[in-house]
Amino acid sequence: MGNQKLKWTAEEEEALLAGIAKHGPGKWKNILKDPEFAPFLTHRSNIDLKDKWRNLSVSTVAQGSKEKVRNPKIKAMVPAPISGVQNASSATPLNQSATSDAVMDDPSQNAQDVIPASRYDAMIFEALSTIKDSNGSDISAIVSFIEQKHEVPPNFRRNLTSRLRRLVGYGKLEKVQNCYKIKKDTPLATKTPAPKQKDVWPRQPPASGVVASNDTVADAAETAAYRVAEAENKSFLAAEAVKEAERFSKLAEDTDSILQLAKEIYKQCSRGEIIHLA
DNA sequence: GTTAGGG
DNA sequence: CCCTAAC
Repeated sequence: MGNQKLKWTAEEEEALLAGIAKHGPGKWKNILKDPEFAPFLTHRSNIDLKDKWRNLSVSTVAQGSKEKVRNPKIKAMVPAPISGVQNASSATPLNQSATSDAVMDDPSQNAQDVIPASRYDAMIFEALSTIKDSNGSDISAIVSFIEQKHEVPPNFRRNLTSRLRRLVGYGKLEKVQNCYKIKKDTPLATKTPAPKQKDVWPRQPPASGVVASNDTVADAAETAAYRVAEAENKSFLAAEAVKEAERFSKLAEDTDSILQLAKEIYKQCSRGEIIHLA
């Protein structure tokens, strides 16, 4: 019969971490009931959340014997789950490397990336939840918050910018003026999140290989991702979109997040799974 | 009805 | 992931 071994996707993992950051560990039912994370965890039970959290915790700190080639940046970053629920103000440090996710990956190239895939989203939500500003927080505030908490890559600000744009596009975040805030009203109609509105792709031609600006590049790659979402099961379209995104990425400097996103999508498509970008 | 732990 | 005991 159908295998129930559903692999945890990056979105689910991110939702779980964000949920723990908001409600605290052990409040699985609350996380599951929260409209903010519910659309991501529709196929997961509170038991599943607990199990996943346990697995993450163990895989993060274990490795006492084999010591595989991991990131040199692991260090000792409070890998153990915190017992006792801290207030949101205390901001429980959740440092789980999402490395356990990507394993098979694409056979094309790179097997050493394994960068903090989408752990940024959890940080963003954590920051916004903690700051709790009426008008939201601007980029600098968010960067500062995360900066003093985790180590930040040099391109982190640009990375964060695209990520914020993406989250806004999906309706998870709301942008007012230059500030971002969590949108408590989740646009989940019934069972289909489908936050993608009209979706207008400018269809930017590669032309002579010169792009207008970095922002345009990011946007183009972003629209490529949307195309993939639209195509859903069609892997060939996904591959096309990935290739296009890759082309653009090479020209831009903030390659990181877009590439990661595209690869994630490609991975899911290759397995013939439905992708819900939400 | 939920959560934590063992299988 | 499923089952079971404890809360």
